[in-house]
Amino acid sequence: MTETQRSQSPETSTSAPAGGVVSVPDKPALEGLEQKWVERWRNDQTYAFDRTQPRENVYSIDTPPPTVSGSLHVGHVFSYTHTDLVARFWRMRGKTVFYPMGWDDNGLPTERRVQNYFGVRCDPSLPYDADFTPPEKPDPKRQVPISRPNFIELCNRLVEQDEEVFESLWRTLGLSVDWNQQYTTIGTRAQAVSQRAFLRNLARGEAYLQEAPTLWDVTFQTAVAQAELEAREYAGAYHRVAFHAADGPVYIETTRPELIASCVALIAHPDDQRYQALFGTTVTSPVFGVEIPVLAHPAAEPDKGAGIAMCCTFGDLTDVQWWRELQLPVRTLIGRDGRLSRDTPEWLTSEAAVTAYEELKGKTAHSAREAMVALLRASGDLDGEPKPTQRMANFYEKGDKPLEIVATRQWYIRNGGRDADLRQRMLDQGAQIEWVPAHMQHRYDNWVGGLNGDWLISRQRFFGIPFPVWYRLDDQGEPDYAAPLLPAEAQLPIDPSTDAPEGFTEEQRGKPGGFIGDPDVMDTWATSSLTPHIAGGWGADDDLFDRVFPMDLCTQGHDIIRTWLFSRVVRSTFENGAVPWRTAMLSGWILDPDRKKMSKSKGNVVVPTEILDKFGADAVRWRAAMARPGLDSPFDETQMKVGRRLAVKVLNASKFVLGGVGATELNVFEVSEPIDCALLARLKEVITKATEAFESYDYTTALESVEKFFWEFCDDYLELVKERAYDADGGPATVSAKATLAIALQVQLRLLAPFLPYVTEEVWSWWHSVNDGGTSIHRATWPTELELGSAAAADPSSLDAVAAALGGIRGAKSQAKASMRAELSEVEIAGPATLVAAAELAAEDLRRSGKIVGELRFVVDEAAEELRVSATLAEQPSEG
RNA sequence: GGGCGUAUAGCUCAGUUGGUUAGAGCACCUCCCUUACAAGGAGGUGGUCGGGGGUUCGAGUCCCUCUGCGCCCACCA
Repeated sequence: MTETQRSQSPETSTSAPAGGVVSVPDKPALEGLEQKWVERWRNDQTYAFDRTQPRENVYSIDTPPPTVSGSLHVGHVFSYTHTDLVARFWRMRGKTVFYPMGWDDNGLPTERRVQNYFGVRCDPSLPYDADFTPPEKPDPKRQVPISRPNFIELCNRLVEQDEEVFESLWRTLGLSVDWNQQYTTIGTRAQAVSQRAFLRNLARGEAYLQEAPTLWDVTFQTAVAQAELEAREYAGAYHRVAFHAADGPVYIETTRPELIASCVALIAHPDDQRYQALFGTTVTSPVFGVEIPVLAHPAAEPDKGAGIAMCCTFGDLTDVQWWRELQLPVRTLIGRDGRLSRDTPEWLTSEAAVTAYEELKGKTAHSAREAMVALLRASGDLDGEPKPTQRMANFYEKGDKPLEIVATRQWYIRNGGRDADLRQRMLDQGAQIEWVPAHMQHRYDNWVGGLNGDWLISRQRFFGIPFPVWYRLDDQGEPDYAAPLLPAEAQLPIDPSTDAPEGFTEEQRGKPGGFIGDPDVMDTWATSSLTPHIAGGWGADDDLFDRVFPMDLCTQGHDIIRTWLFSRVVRSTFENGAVPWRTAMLSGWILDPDRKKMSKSKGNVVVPTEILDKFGADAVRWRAAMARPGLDSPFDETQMKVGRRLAVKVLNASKFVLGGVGATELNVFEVSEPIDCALLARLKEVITKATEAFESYDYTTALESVEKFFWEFCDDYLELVKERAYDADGGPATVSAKATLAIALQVQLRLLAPFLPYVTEEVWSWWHSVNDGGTSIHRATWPTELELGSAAAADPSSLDAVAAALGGIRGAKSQAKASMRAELSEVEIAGPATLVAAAELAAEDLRRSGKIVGELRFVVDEAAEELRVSATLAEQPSEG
């Protein structure tokens, strides 16, 4: 089903077919609506993207692929709803919406889940076992080692299950995703796109291979990028340690004495008077007696520690800077497993040094530290006792041990971290994006301005996209990293661990004169940085890509500006010379009622399926829509009740208008009564406001204005005209009321449709038979001012005067503690002339809805500023 | 230490370019079992707009300053 043609002249035809069979249920309810409409939307392809449309008719969205190995929480539900609100608005505005859904199933989170779920671990040295079945009962303590292909099979099996669960939740929530447009970050398409983009980066010099000191997680044994760092407090102690100069000891302070054996220099600030005499001389290290130069460098801080630092390769990022800028040697001590080298380092030459190193050999950093302190004590080089301190250390965000720095060979993509011009270019790109809210651009600028290196994209892991690269082996079997062997783009995707490069056979793998495959995989961000390309069919379906890229909107949490958002800017700047989207809308966080971030460990996580079951999708969406972009919002269940009440009210009010009053004709020319015109005039204002708000991504203001109107429509207008609309005589005034009710309801349903897709669709179906026309409210046109016709040209403020008069009448009854049904024998409405005149226009409606059986007087009192109502209750018929 | 955001009723939030007695919803109180809706409806109580200073005829709104809270970045000698 396609519905590409829509009416372009709303004055002559509203988008709703009028006069169809109206069938209103006796007891409308929210229960069952999700199930019913999810199914219908699926079968009708209600949200299918129309790829025949030219770019200008397309609204395309890049939405974050959720990590399927994790669990969804309320924050996800809210922020995906925000995207959906905007998608639904633009769809009703006549765009064909490209709204795909991706699943991030690539990478470490999946590996960890597979390990726990199946009780296995990956051992790449093992051969594939076609008959492997995972253990019946996974034992986390004794994970079964399996081959990489077996491991990946299990990963694929598990993510498929997880993705079904996620899809079902998203459908229930009512996301208007085109489910034909799904992708995964580990799938074939993502592999081909990732590898192709990488090869192009490589060809243009934007990607490069380099052996360099790298932040390294010893638990996961992989390199880690700057964007994945997290600074955390870490307990340590200052150790005051003596190095030995010709004329006495030089004291340094260190929190990492275990690295003394890898010390390559002592460094102080060039202006530091205390160390002037030492610059250019050498000292010897304690315990090991290695001769070490004393050097000057401005990065040394005189007031930190002793003012003179021990530079090791590598203890921290400053060491890396010194090593690079002062051209110091590399003395690697800590290996990839986080332990000190099992071989005695060659620069430890003296017998005493070799003996001492025996105490440290193969130990973890922690144990080596204890051993080293003992050695320092024994040699008398430890001055005083270690002084405990809390310091900040870099951790991998998913890890629990401080990162080490290890020199390894890694792939990088330039991002401006080492190049001022490129950095400026990236900042300029950020300035081209429309940020919602605007201040989120600061986060971007801040991050890009603070980059201290290029983007490290290789990971020493398994479940990821392999680098499409092989290396030739020379006669000695040594790989030639300078001239990698690359596949043609047409061959992609490839796996260098199973595919052989052109001109070689599989038998030559690992043999001198043969080749090896690059063993690494790309980090998951290296793939998700290409989501617009993966979703848009870049390289495989360029016709599609040209219709959706650059995209209109990217939505995400502000916490991943530095990762997902920035990396996509880098990729599409290089590949397409463009920013990947026009607008970036950032969601805030959903906090628990105490304004604390929800987290599993605190046990304050709200499970999305529970609130969906309890309150219904419309109510949950209503609450999500109340959270503005970028603002954190504390979650409170009672707020959901308000949304639920709105949804129920839509059902009941619609039932009354359509069934009770029988107002179904949408003829604007029949609206004649002044108060009816005023209602449409007010509605026209609401349309304008909601439309403008939506256009600037302010869905909350759009909802508020529509919702406010709706309650006034129900509480005041409906009450006011109900008698007139019921009137069996059916004069022009009755016809006017019915037409106004029908038009106002029909417009309001469309205005509410993005927020409450279920109840609005349900009501729409009573009125406009979906079975006959195949018409969904979600493919109807967004209301325009034009369709209300000339009736809406009235002054809407008379509505306020009438509402005030009605309120006064109710107030009088309420204060008299009488029922709203009680009759009034005498009513006087007094106030300024304009308000009195406005109220008087609805005199008959006021009389009937207020049950005024006696006199109704309108009195002008220019001294008054507002309407005042005085009423006298009629004699109540005694109960009997 | 650098940057950003935020502070309005008990709670969650609106307050557009400074303009008359500061708004809404929730909660609370009172009343009404009304034929669309009692998981309703009507009415009402409630705020020296974080503190101080300034500009102005006039400041929740603009400027300065202080404070609280939150987030991002930096900080391993």
